[in-house]
Amino acid sequence: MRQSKLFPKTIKIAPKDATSASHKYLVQAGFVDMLQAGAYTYLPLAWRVITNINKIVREEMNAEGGQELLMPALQSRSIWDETGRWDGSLSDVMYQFKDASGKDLGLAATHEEVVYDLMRKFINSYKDLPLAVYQIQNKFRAELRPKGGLMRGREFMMKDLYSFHLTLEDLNGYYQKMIAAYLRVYGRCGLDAKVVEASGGVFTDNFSHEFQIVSDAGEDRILYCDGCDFAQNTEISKLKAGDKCPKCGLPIKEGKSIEVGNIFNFGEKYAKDMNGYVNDAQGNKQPIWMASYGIGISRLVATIVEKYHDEKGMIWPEAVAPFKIHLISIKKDEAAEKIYDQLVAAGVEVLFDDRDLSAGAKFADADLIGLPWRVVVSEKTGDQVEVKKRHQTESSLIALTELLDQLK
RNA sequence: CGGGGUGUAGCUCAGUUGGCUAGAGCGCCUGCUUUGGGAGCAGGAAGUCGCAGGUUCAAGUCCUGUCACCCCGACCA
Repeated sequence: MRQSKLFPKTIKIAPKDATSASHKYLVQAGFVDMLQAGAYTYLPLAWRVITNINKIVREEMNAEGGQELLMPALQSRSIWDETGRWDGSLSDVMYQFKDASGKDLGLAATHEEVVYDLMRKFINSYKDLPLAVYQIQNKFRAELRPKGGLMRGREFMMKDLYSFHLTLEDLNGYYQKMIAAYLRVYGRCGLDAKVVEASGGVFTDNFSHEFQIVSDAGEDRILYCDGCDFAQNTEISKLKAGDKCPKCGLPIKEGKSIEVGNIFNFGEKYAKDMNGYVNDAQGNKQPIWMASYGIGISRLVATIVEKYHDEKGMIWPEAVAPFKIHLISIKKDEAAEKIYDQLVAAGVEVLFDDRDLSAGAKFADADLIGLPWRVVVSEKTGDQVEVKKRHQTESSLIALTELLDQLK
C-alpha cells in the first residue's frame, strides 16, 4: 500500500475530546472516525487490525468446533417476549422502535433468543448435540453515555458464540475449553487476560466469568492475585486489597481493568423459556442446555492500544498490526521503489511512505501509526536498508535479504 | 436523567461594553527552493459564526427555545 493513496491522512493536532491514549491515537492516526456518540467508522487501517483479530478469533473458535454463521441484527419483538426480556431486563439496553406499520422491532443487543430459536427448529435429537455456533457482528446497546472512543460504544463489534449440550456436565466441560480458547485469543493479540468471577448482570442470575485486562484505562475494578489465577470483580467480591488470596494465601491486589470478554452459563433457562427439548438415547425428554461466550472485538482494538503505546503513538503487536513494515523513502528515489516491489513480491504487508514530505514528518507519522518494523531507504543506506522496530530506539543497517529472513 | 462545559474555515482556537468587509495557527491548492525527526519564501481557495425564533438602526456577541458533542455521576455482556 502506498501511503500517498491511503485514506485518510493522519491529523497533526490531536482531537480535543479524546482523554484516553487509544481514543486519541486511533483518531489522530486515521484509524477511526466518529459519526456520532458511540458509533465509529472503522477506516482502512483499523479495519485491517480488526481483520487480523477476527482471523485469530475464527481460528480459535473453529478449533473448538465452532461453526460460523450470521444472524439478523433486526429482530421483531415476539422472539423477545418468549423470555420476557423485551419489557424486562433488556428494555433499557435495547434499541426498540416501531416500523411504519406499527410493528415493534429491536436492534440486537445480544442473540440468545434468536440462536435458541434456531436450535429448537433444527435440533431434534440428542445425536445433534453438542453444537457450537458463532458470529462476528455489530451489537447495539443504548448506552447512556458512550465513552473512550471504541472503549464503550452504542454500536460495536462482538464475536458471540453459543454452545448447546445434552447435559450440564457436557456444558461445563466445553465451558472450560472455551476459557482456554479465549486465553489463547487474548494471548495471540498480545494481552494478558485474567479470568474473573463476576455477576451475571442483566443477563443471568448466575455468576459469570469475565476476561479482564489490567489497565488504568479500564472502567471495572477487580481483585487479583499475582501468585495464582484468582481474580474477582469488586462488584461481587467480599474481599479487599491486601486480604489473603483464598487460593494461595498471598496478599491480593486491586486494580482497574478493561473487560474484553464475558461468558455465561445459562443452564436450562432457555429450554424452559423457549421450549427447547430433545429425546435422549432412552427416549426421555431432555432440555437443551446453553452457554454463551462474547468477545468485544472493537473494544479489543482499543485495549491493545492502551497496552501498547508511548508518547509518540501506537506500537502494534505483529499479529494484529495493520501492516508489518513501514517503508520510508527520505527522498523520492528508484531504490525505495525497488525495495517496495521486492517486499510486495515476497508477500510482506508493507505501507510505503512515498509522499513528498520531509523526513521528520514521515518519521512522526510512522511513530504515530506504530507498525512493528520501520525500514528506511535513503542516500545513506546504499545497498542496504535501515531497520528499526517500533519499540526500539537504535536502528541497524542490514541487507534486504537479511530483513526478509528476520521477518519469517 | 441530574450537575458542569463546548459549538466560529477541514482541525485546534481567538474574536473587548453589540458596530463597519469575521481572524490566527495548522492543514489544503499553485510556484520556486528544500529533504535523516512534523522545512522556507511568495501567492491563493476556503465560514449560513450548530439550528430556529426574538430584541435592536445594527447580533458571532444580548434573550428564548432547540439540537449536537465532551466531562463527572447514575447506568453498563
